[in-house]
Amino acid sequence: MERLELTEKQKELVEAYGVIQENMGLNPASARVNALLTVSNKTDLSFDEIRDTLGLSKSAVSNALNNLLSLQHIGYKTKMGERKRYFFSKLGQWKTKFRKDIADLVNYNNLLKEILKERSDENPDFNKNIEELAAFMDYFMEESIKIIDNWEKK
Amino acid sequence: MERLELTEKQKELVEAYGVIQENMGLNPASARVNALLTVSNKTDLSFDEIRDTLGLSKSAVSNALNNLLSLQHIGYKTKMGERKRYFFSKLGQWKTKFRKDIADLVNYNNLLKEILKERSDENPDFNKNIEELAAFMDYFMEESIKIIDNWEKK
DNA sequence: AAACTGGTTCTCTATTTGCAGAACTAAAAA
DNA sequence: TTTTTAGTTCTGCAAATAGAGAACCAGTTT
Repeated sequence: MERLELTEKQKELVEAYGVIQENMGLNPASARVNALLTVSNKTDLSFDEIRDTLGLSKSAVSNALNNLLSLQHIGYKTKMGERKRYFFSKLGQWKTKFRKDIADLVNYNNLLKEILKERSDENPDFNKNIEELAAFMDYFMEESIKIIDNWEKK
Repeated sequence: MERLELTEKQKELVEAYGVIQENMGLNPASARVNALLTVSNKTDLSFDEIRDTLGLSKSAVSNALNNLLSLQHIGYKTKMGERKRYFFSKLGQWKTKFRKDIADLVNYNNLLKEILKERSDENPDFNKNIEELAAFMDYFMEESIKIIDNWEKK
């Protein structure tokens, strides 16, 4: 047993943060693993610490970790002379992720513009709404990049 | 049969926009209904037009419409002397939704701040990352509101 | 060589989701 | 009063998801 000591409050926070991440598209196990790596005072946790603390099976932990690794939500480090991996939250990389999320809006916006191109002029008001939304999204993406640029050089 | 005439291109757009909306959390049927209401030249569609055009069952359409109504993604209007409802996309209300989405970030941010409060000072760098993210989110929310305020009065 | 470590992968179930089709309902029309 | 309209709700099934538990596997240690 390598279960971590968590206060009641911390356990609640793992659950609450877990639920939020479930709503953001993670499966329950991945959501809780990610939450644990954010809440725990120890930032670098071994497979068995995660397993024992969350009471999950090996397969659940293995799949959750690989899932989170592929999503780049977590990473791992090794320690000299040890085979074990120590997993950690990549919360610190939020700036990179933020930029990527903004950039991904381009796809949605492009589709919107394509839809607009295919629409007849039967409903000009609706068309104007799409047009304005697309234009706003371009504006918003630009401004968002400025916001984070501005934040970073400061 | 009340199937709408859609060009091949429009059918593709319904599918493509549908997929995007699935990725944003809608179930397949809701995603396609919402997509149809965005792509179709006719903006106000009856239950049976939706059903026949998308080839879905009554229950699927009924559930999808009620789901989209409760999410406020669509609305409906009636016509004098007709019992039928005509459903339409509320794409035009994106400004309102944008503000709400920004406001909802408060919850995520509050949880982050709570997590931070419970953390020991064992890993000051990680704590700093959370702190910076929380501070940035406050900043970002403020600036986003400014962006849309600015866009609206213009 | 045998046992242990740090996982991964496979098998099997339980749960959830998504939707068809049929039965149902309330209001309106015939 | 019966029928039609415009849906809603129920029943049931198929497919997808989630995760337990056991088997497995490649290094490591004994």
